Amino acid sequence: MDMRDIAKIVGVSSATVSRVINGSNLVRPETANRVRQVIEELKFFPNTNATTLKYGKSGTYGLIIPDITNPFFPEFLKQFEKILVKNNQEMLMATTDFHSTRLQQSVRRMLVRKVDGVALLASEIETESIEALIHNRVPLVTMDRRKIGPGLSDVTINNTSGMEQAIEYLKSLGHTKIGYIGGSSQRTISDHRANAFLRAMKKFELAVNHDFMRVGDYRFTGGEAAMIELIRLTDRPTAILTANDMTAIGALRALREYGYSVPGDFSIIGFDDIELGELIYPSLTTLRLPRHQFAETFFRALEDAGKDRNAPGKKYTVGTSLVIRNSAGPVRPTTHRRTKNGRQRQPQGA
Amino acid sequence: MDMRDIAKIVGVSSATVSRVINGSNLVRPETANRVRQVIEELKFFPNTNATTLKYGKSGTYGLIIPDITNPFFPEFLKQFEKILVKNNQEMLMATTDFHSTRLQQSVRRMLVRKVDGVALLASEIETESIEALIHNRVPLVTMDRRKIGPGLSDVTINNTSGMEQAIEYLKSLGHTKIGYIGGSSQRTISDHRANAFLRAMKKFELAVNHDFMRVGDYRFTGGEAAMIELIRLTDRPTAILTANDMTAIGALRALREYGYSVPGDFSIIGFDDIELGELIYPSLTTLRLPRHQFAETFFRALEDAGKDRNAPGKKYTVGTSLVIRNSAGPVRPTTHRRTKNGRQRQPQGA
DNA sequence: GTGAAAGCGCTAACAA
DNA sequence: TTGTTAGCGCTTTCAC
Repeated sequence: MDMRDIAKIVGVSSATVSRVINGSNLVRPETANRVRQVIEELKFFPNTNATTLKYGKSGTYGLIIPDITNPFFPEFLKQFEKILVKNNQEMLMATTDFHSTRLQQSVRRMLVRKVDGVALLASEIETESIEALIHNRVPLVTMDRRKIGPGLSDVTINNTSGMEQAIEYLKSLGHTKIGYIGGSSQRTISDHRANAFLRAMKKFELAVNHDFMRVGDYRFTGGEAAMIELIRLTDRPTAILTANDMTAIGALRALREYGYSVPGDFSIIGFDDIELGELIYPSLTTLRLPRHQFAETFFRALEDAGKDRNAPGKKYTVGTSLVIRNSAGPVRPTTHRRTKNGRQRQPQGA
Repeated sequence: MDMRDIAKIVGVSSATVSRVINGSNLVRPETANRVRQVIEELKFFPNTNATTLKYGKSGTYGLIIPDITNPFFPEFLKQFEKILVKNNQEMLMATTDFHSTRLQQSVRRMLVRKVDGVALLASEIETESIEALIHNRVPLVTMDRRKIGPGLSDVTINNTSGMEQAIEYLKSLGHTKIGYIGGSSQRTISDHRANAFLRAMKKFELAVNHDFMRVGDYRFTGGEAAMIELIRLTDRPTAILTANDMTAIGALRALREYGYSVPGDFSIIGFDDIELGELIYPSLTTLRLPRHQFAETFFRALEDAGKDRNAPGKKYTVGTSLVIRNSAGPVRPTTHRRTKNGRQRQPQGA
């Protein structure tokens, strides 16, 4: 079933059918109505692949994400899909599970389908994997990678604002020994966040103890493991910031397992503000990365890049802000059950 | 850049290039190598839209889900994508947010892209929405809708086995007053599950109190609200089964808010076995719907239906089983602080 | 207002 | 073993 079939039935040419479908005003209303009626009756849907072929652009944007299991990504996806559908674009999704081979596979899938651009929310990017995109002039927009170039834009996350709010907040609660659980040490997003942490600590004149800086994997299990390392220290932080909420939630579980209370014994602050943070107990104090705005920015970046494929890449920025819930609270002196060198020892019964 | 460009450079015809790309053995190895080399150098990727156009099938399956925010679906998606990629198929995903207009929109997206089949995991299906698929002979596979027909298959969930295990387990723990929080009352999946619950209750000779049967919305908030209704009853159940894990997690939160302990005061059993169930406290006793097998079954159903579009639809079945964690425990007589008619009143200090 | 026809990139039947 | 060519369904220019 194609436009010619419709045309034959109505007694017009396929060109007229095409015009009707595309809302051209060059068709006599009666003709248009007859065409529409037959289309309706036969439940005809035009084949967009033909259009894609003709114009070389598919009306599809690719979305590559590392881990669909982390609620941040479904929440992003939901917003992104909504924006695309509103703009008559299609979405081609791929996940990488943090594997670079999977990333390359995903890029290939995007390339053979001739997507009009790719939003890459994976952090572990080797240049090799994305070369093919750049080479084929497919606009690429990355997440907080902070490198731009021809056909390569970036949505930079301004961690600084949120991180400063978080540190200031913790300081106001009496915390001075503040730790950080990052993503993998190799990854740029993780580095940017860790650096923002270090800068904020400096700004508020707090000493950084590198023993308090640990590495997770952006997942629950990584946060749990890193928190256990921190618990085992003799000198421990009283507050911990994390690279994302799943890491924070893992840390919370480690603390629960070891019999510590939050925020009584330790304060935990996450990053992302996934919905789950509101549902767990204690609810998660976190740095919010506004999801809709984030998705919107990616879309805008893709559109901009698509308009002129020779334009240089651009840098876009979204901010972060502190959302106060119940996983951070005032420091409690009795937290330090064991201390190094006998300093800071607290009375047992107080 | 197309096959002719490659062909020109190598000094062969585009047919030869096509043969090399598709692994035909009718090409002299040296020729093939030269072709491959140029493809590599130029980072050429063939345009699958042309192939799609030529063959009328796109190598793409559609996946329609109601709510990407419910972790069950990302977990399914992950498995499904993996299977598709392994089989050189593409995935076109759409979410409906439980709106029938969004469903119709999604179906349209599938139709214009000429997908080879659609896996529909949405429960709120009006026949109108899917008519276009059936009419256009696009194989459709639904989730536990239990209707089949030409071009319409179903992956039925055998709730019975799991439900019976759950009731038997609760009975062995001393529970006799067992409640159920379903999805929407209008939806078939919800009905199938509720019916399985009723049948299991009967099988184990437990009386059903219809006051204990409530309706949620498959989401956290629905479970929370329904649980609050149950808490407010003067005669209350001691154990509650739910239509899915998110509902159960909402119920857990309601209980925590009202100061009840789980499983001390109430036992809760979920359905799905999402990863989150292991992470929360108390960890969730639930009925497992094996995700990989489920995704695999959908894929098989789509493949089967695609082989012969005139074949009648088939029914596929996946089972469920009880996963025991910590949200269900023995009945505690003192739970019943207030009772109706003075029956079952418990001593205060016991 | 409407129609005829070319061409998007690929593949397979057929020819050589 | 390789090349030629028609055609998948659509849009759009040009002709009428």
